[in-house]
Amino acid sequence: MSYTKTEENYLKAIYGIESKFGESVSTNMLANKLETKASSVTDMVKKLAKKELITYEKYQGVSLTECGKDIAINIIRNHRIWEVFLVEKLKYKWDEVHEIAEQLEHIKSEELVDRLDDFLEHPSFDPHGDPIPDKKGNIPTRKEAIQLNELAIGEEGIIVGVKNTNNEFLQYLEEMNLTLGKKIKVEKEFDFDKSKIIKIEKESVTISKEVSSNLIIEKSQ
Amino acid sequence: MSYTKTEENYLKAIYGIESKFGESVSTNMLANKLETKASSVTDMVKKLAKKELITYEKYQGVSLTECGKDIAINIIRNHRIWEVFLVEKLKYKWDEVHEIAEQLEHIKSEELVDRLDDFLEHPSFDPHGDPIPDKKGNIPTRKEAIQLNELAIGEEGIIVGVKNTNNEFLQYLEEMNLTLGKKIKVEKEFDFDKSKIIKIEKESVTISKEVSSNLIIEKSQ
DNA sequence: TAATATCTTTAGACAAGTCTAAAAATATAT
DNA sequence: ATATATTTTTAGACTTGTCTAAAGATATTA
Repeated sequence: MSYTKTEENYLKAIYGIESKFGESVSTNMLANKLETKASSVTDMVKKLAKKELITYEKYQGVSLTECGKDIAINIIRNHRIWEVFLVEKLKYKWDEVHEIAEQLEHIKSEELVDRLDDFLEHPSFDPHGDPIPDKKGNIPTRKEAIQLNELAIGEEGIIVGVKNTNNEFLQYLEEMNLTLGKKIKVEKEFDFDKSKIIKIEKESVTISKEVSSNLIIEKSQ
Repeated sequence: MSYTKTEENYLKAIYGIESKFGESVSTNMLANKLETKASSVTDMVKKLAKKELITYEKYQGVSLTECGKDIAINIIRNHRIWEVFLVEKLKYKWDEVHEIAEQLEHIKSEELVDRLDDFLEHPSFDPHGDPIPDKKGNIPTRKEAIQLNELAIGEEGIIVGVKNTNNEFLQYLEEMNLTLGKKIKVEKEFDFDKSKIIKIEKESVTISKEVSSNLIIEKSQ
């Protein structure tokens, strides 16, 4: 069975909202995420429910069935593997690859992404630090990955991911040199606005609470 | 300006027929090539004419404008570069890549294929031996590429392409070991059906006129 | 050149996905 | 608990690309 790009995007969006806010995704949330109208969502949601990819009760929102979840995870797998390819092989910056991967993730071929995965030597995390599900849908975890704002003064860690993949945010990080794999140390914290001074490659920079709560850190030791 | 997958496929099909049979492509020929109905073709052809990608007069067939031709060539460029990637990097066989490349060729990104082209070190020919247009639409030529059936008895050459990219044909070639880059020599020809005996890697095989007229050979010396 | 065959276009319909506007259900506030 | 606001659904319409069936051109053949 094969699904349309649109169906796949709905499933992916539902999966994303579910894993952020728990089950039962509302029509409006979906409309928001997919940049469409609530009425369109209602239509599509009925269609997906008929195909048993989601459960749907009028006015009660939707949630993925096992089958729907498998499909969503697979699309995410495709997306992230393509992102690795674009960054590692085609030398894109990590903040340039999202839109292209949005297209590539829908290419219909059982084999293609598996071969790409071989070619890339089975990466576990994408260039944003997000985990890449394996073929069976298992999602790798990281030991002790926490948000930067949970790091106490004096503690160190390595940037391994970002929570917010918004383009402007990624460009800000690029600008500030806060890129994946960099080692950082918390030097000071200002109570009044929760901003922090951190050390990165011998330089000290100040970042807002907004920023520190969106950076994922792998704590050193 | 960006075009739909369907529009791009029509342009590509028109280009393909034009370069095989000359200008003025008939509705039926297009319907045939695109595996659709003549009435659908008429509809789409009107749309493309309105966008000035083709010229169209009722009952007189169509032909590409300069602009339409540029787009068609660009799609072909995309297709062939992706094929090189699939074969060289992902280790597909040359007869397995067509359908996937049909999808990949429509990915919308100015930059993507150029970067891929860099990554692949600017190949001039795809795995089927077809020339890859450059970014400006220039199509590389080969010196002395001829059809195998134009080769006289005793002459030698290297297989550099196929005219017919039909899947069954490609699989037949694979089976017979008549793959790209192989050196062959014409040993004998049977007048009554124009079949030939050729030598390839110390083996002698018989091929029909059908086959020898669809193999492109680069003549030795 | 008249009759027939083939090709092409038109007219009207359909499916997918979207939209607006209005109605129905649910949630919130006084 | 009633009024108000918000969310969700329905109804009907639009677009893209397709189709069938029938009508209109063009080509072929006698």
